[in-house]
Amino acid sequence: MGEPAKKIDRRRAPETAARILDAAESLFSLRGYHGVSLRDIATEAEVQVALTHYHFGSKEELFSAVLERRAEEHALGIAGALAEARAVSGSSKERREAVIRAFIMPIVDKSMRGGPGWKNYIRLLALVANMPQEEGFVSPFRSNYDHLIASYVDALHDIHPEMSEGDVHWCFFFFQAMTTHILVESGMLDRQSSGRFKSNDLDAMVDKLVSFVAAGFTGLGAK
Amino acid sequence: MGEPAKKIDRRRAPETAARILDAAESLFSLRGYHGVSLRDIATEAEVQVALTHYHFGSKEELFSAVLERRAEEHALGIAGALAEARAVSGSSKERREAVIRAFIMPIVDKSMRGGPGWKNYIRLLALVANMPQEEGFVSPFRSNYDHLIASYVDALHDIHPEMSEGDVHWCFFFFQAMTTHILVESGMLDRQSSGRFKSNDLDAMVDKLVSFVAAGFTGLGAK
DNA sequence: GTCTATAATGGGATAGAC
DNA sequence: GTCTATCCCATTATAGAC
Repeated sequence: MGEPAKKIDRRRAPETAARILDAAESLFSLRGYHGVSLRDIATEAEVQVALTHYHFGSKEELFSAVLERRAEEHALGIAGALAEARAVSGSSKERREAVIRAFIMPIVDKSMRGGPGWKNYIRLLALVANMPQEEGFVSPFRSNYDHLIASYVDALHDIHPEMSEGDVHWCFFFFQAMTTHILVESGMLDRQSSGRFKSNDLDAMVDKLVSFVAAGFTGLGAK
Repeated sequence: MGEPAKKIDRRRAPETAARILDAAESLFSLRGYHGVSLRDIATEAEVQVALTHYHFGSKEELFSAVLERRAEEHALGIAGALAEARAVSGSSKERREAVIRAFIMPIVDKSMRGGPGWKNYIRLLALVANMPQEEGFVSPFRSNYDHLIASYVDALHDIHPEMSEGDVHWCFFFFQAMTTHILVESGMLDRQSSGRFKSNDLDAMVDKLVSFVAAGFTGLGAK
C-alpha cells in the first residue's frame, strides 16, 4: 500500500504486561502457585520468559501482582452491595437474606459476566482462601479482605441482636466456607450429581445457597 | 557394655516405608503436591531420596499411596456411622441432625483423636477436594468416596420425602463444601475472629455446624 | 534395603545485544 | 521493551556398590 510505513512498534509494554498477568491468572487459578512455572506462563502469554522478570521481577511478585490487579475493584463491589443491602427494609428474614445475597452476588456477577479474566481471578481467590495457613506469602493479601467480612458480620448482628456476636460469626464463617469451595470449581458437585448440576452454573446456585444460608442462621438462634 | 552386640539391622523396610508415608502425608497436606519435593519428604523422614523411589516408584505413586493407606478405614468409619444414624428414631428434625452429625463425627474424631497421621490425612483429603477439577490425577481417587455421599443423600431423602431429590443434593453439597473448607484449616476463621475461634478446634465447631446445616435444610423445603 | 553417584531435565533468574 | 544466551541450582529418577 502507498501509506507511509507505520512504525510497527513491538514495544507495547502495557499490552504485554497485561497478557502476562492474564496468563498467570489463568494458570495459577487452575494449578496453584507451585504447579505453574514461569515458562508455562510465558508460553501461554506468547512472550519470552525474560519478559516476566522484566515486568514483574520475581515469580512471587508476579503472583502478588495478579492478586492485586483486581483487588480494589472487587472489594469496592462487595462493599457497595452491602451498603445497598443495609438500606433494605422489611422483616428480619428479608433483611438477612438481602445481606447474604449482597455478599455473593458481586462475586458471581464478576465471575459469570465480567469476562474470562474475572472468572479466573475469582477462582484464584478461592484457591488462595482454601490453602492451609502454612503457605505464608499470601496471608498479607488475604487479610486485605478481612475488614470487609467484619462489616458484613456487623450488619447481620444489627439485624439479629438476639444472636450473640460469636454465633453471627460462626454463621458467616460457614457461609464463606461454602462460597470458597464453590468458587474453586472442584467438580465435586458435577461428579456426585452425575452431571445434573454444574459447578460452574453459579447463577443456578445462588438462590439455593441464599435460601440455605438464611435458614441456617435460625439454627444458631436467629428469629 | 558387656551385652552381646545385637545386630543393629538398619534394613527395616516396613518402618522406613511408613516413615516416608508419614512425612509425605504431612508435607503434602500443608503445601500440596507441587509444593513438596521428594527431597523435602526424604529429609523429613530422615531417609535417602533414593529410598522414596525404591519403596514407591515415582512421586505420583507415592502421593497415591498416601491417599490410599487410610482410605478404606476412613470410608468404613463414615459408612458405619450412617448405619447407626439410620436407626435413630424421633422427629424428622432429630433424624436429620443424626445423619448430618454422622457424616462429620467420624472425620472429626479421626482428625482430633486419631493421632497426627490421621490429622494430616484428613487435611490432605480436604486439600484434594478443594482443587480445581483440572488437576487430573487425583480424580480417580476422589470418586472412591462419591458412592458414600450418595448413600447419605439417600438417607436424607428418606427422612424428607417432601423435598425434591435435587434439593437434598444441594443441601448436602453445601454441607460438604463447608466441611472441606473447615478441614483444610485455612486460618480464615482465626484471622477474622482475631483469635477468638480456632480453625483447629473441630470439637467446638461440630455443634454449631450441625445446627446450622440442619436448619439450612428448612430453607430448601425440609419440614 | 540402603547408600553414593550421577544422569537428564526443568526451574528461576540475569547479562547484554538489539 | 524485547530477544538470545547462559548461569546455577533443584528436581525426578536410575545404576550399581555395599
